[in-house]
Amino acid sequence: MATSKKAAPAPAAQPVDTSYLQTLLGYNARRAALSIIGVFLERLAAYGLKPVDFSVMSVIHHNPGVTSRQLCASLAILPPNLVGLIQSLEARGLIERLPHPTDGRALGLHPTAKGVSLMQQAELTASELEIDASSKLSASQRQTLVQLLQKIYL
Amino acid sequence: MATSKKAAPAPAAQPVDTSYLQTLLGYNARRAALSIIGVFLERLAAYGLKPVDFSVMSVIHHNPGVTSRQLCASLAILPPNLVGLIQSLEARGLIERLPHPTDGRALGLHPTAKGVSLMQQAELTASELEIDASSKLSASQRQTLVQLLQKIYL
DNA sequence: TATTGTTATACTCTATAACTATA
DNA sequence: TATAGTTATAGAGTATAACAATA
Repeated sequence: MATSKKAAPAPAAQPVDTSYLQTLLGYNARRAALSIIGVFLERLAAYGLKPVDFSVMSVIHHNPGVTSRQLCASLAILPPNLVGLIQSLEARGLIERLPHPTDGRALGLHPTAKGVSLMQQAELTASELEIDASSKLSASQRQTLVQLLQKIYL
Repeated sequence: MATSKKAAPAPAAQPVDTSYLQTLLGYNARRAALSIIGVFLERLAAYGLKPVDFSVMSVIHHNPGVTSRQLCASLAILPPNLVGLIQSLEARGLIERLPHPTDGRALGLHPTAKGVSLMQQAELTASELEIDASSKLSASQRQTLVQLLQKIYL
């Protein structure tokens, strides 16, 4: 039921011209990001971390005592949307909230030993996964790509 | 009230270290995409087009008679989520659905004269906007970036 | 039996307004 | 008065299941 006719590889049947969209940086950046995120979701599911959870934990991991407000500013997350994430991470015993040394309104976010241990593994997994998700790129191409992307949003 | 102390530029107050995240391709691609999309939303609002609407219209514009199924496959949109978009574009008089020449189940999507006219302008605006949104990049850097991104998702 | 287009629906993500307590 | 954290809630985006018409 798929061995006669001409010789179409497998799915095919979509000779749609997307050449204009492919000239757009925004289109390409979004498609590439979604492609990598797809692999990320698979491999990091073992840690119970989605991309946002991972980003939040990573910043806390490398910035013990950081406040929610700082997290929001550095990751472009709106404060109301961070609340649930923080509560979830705290409930899992990955972080703890301690009084801020100088600002009585704020709370410092600290990784627990369990959180540090998890993130050490998770970050290794993430770094590996990215190479697999961009296997058509050489190491230097990957480095160039990162530098060019940062020129856009930083 | 901001002229004493040391000499902090303006907002500051966020010495958060995100150097690890900045090594990740997925993180950088997502941040860059969101940055460009932000500008896109501003400039294309005049046409009543959001990024998805624009992509759909662009594919129809360059592929008159394309089917919904082909659109979904080429833009990674799920069929149920395309229905509303198509209906909206048709209601605005930008496209029309005609019987498919060979497949009685399908409908061919065609741009109206109004749709063609709109997209000619919209695509010019989009191409200009992308240059502004990546003004720190040279033309050749922009070209390199597009090529590298396509190696990830294509 | 498989596929196109569709409906209904649920889940997630993102955004805005407003409150409290501290500064 | 302004800011950190929070609550409630609305809106947009994304996901699966299932159906009618046609292949």
